[in-house]
Amino acid sequence: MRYHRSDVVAQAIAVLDEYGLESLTMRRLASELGVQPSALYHHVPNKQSLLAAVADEVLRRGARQRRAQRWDRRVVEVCAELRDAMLAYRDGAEVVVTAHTFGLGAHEPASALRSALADGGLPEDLVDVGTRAILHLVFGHTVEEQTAMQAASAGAIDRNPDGEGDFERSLELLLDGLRARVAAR
Amino acid sequence: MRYHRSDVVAQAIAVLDEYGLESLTMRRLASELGVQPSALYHHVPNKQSLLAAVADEVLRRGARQRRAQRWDRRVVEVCAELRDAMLAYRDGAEVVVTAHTFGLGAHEPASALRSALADGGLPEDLVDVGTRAILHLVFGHTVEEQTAMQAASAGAIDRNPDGEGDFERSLELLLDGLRARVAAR
DNA sequence: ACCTGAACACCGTTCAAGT
DNA sequence: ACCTGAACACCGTTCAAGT
Repeated sequence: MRYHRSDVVAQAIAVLDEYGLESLTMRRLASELGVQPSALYHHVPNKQSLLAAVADEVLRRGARQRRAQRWDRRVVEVCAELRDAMLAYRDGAEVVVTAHTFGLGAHEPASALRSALADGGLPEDLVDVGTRAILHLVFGHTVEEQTAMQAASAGAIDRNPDGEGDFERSLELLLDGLRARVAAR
Repeated sequence: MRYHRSDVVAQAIAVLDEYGLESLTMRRLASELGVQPSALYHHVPNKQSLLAAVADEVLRRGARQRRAQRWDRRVVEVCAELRDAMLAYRDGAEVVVTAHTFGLGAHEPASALRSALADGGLPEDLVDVGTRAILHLVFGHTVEEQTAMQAASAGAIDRNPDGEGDFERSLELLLDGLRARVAAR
């Protein structure tokens, strides 16, 4: 029974998806692997960096080929991929957003969006502002959507009927603002 | 030494602001009040609802008179008030955003934005989409800004030089999209 | 009504010792 | 190199008992 870091991360995702983030404890993960809690610290320095690795792996597993040519279609494509990747696992959005907030992992979507906006010919400062605004929209929307979904399936009230439609429409609002500034360049 | 719920909430904000969210534990709060942890449960049903009350009180303390007449200026005014309210206490953004995400408290900004967008003459479904999008932008931006500030003052690297400017510019991007849809109504 | 004291069922992390 | 066993310093919450 010898494990590698990747085994620990994979088992962490399995625990996350089955029991949720609040149950993803170092002790729980250790017992799921048939090992003492202290053994985990040979593969991972602490819980925070384990969660960052989980966030990166969730995004890696959700990666798709990107086909769009036009910069604004490319933005929509990257955002849809990001949303789907986070929704694929229970509490996936929360984990990815938290890792991103603390600057640990989850960097790929930001650089993909940056290069899309740069290809669109936006000035550098607007690339920065736009990238962050788009990420805030996708992260905020997806966390809210996933929380509502999970609350609904736990028997609570459902206030969020159309996740995908709302997502696309709010993204279009922001893209309108960005397109107007490309035209005026 | 008899306390009311409002004393507990006020002391919770004091602990939050001085030591941060990770130190705001029921046990810490109790000892700060000179009381046993179990005593808190006479004033508050659990920690989650205490944090919701903290979020509401943070927003109440940051409330300002709103003067703007034009709907889009009103949106900017409400968003600036919301951002300032959250920035006024350590980890304030995190607390307010978490309460909002779980639908516990922090409802006032959403309804203020809703009525501003409705006054602008936007169709009902766009009022919904727009309100959520604006909130995601403000919340996402402010959490990131506050995290960066606190990381910087703790000695880490600073990547977020212009919080307020970025905030206003990304909000303007979204408002462009909304204004275009008012014009086309 | 409000609080104490004690308990229950947990956490993340460290570290000497084993193989 | 990888893991065990035991410990340290904590958590949120419940509940009988006191005033």
